[in-house]
Amino acid sequence: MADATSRPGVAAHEVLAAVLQVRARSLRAMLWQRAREPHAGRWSLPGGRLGDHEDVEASIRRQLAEKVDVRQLAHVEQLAVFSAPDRVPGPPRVVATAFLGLVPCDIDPEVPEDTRWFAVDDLPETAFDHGAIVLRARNRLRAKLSYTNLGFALAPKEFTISALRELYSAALGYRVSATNLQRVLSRRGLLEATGRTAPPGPSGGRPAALFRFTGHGMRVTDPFAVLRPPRG
Amino acid sequence: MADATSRPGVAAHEVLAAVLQVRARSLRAMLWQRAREPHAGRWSLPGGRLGDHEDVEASIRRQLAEKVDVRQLAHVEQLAVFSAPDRVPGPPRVVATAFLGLVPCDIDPEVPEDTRWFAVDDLPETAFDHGAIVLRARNRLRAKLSYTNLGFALAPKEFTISALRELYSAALGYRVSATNLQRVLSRRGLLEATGRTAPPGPSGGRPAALFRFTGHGMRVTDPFAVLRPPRG
DNA sequence: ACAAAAGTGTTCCCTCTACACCCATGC
DNA sequence: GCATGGGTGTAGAGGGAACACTTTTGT
Repeated sequence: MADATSRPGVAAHEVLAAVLQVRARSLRAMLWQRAREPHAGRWSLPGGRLGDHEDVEASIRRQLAEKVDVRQLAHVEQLAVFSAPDRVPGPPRVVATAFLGLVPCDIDPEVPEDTRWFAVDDLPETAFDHGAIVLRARNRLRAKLSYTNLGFALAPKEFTISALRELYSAALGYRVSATNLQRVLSRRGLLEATGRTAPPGPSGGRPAALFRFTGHGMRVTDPFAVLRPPRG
Repeated sequence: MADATSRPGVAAHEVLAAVLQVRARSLRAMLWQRAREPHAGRWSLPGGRLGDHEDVEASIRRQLAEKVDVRQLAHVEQLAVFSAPDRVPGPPRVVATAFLGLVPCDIDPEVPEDTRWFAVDDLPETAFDHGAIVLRARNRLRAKLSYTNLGFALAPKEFTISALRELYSAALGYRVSATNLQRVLSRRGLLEATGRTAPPGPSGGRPAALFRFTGHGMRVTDPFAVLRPPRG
């Protein structure tokens, strides 16, 4: 056991990403199936070892580029460090920095043969602690949909309000009212009408107006519910 | 450069904590002065190398025990990973998991000779990226004071509303109204009257009632401002 | 009586929800 | 005309901010 990593304070460092996307009315995560032991056959998150000359965010973006075109990643943010000593059989011991990644619902990335999308609420048997990481990612997304403009990262460039409603409902896990969704996002200045409309379906109905998000970086739109600073 | 840590994906891992406390109407962070190069003389965060048989949270609690009695730490939570390749001169390369730690304002921990408290808004020259970590900690605290019960971690066991007001004002950086603070926290069921009162000051005034927080783990009290699930 | 500090009552405002109603299209 | 889906108007509830007012003490 004279492995270099057995020296105190030294560990292998990996980066992992729970990449989420809404498809077919459900929130899905990208997983690939391990070919080798340990945990052969189980499904795991994309990622890999941290490179010597990159920070963790650059690393996860680089490694995801092998699975998904980086331009398709609308948002990436750190989730947490997972560091239980036995989370991965060693040596070396492996510490992971986990990320949340979001992909708009209108793009269908070409993924490798061993990679598939699974509904977050119906995950297969996952490797190591990857199932817990996906749940953390889901919870973070749900929270931020409410007080930031993060919806832009799940939506296509242009969309109807009902399409956006489907999106939010799938991500949040409960029915969202189209009426109030439009009003809340409009009041916050996040939505912008394109002026164009989408054709109605075969059974008729008024054609839906197309909207887009006004900005594409994450912004906090509802900074504090209470204890606001005094006006003046 | 045949250092073991130069192998791809292997790095030294340290844990650091921005330990915050309100003292004398300002939010302060605990720093110690480096004796050795690099950055000798600069002020840095407590922490150290991750041990082989502990996760990052156990590690930071263990290492803080050398500076502060662990029982005095009312709250500890992960902030983020700091991993710029050159954040600390190497080799070995050092990746840090940063924490936020909170100490109630009524205890005055015995700290080592090289350790002092500094106002967060007036930090001395800090080592490495530790200044940025303290700012992240301050921002996290400010956000969570608004939508969680995290005030309990800054407050003494029992307190008057005006004392609590001072606390929140110092932590948030702006004047908070005692009237509304009491109402908000009471409505959320976070405050509990002890039935006892504090004696008035030398210039008179009505004696203040003493309160305590009803719980001591962090709870989210204002989960989402908008897009709530439908009732029913 | 007066000043000082604590606590309460009241009003206003803003935001989100719910639901009824109107609009534009296909058949 | 009528069904279908899109969009708006409006009333209601809730929570927080602001501020006046009352309560309780010391001098």
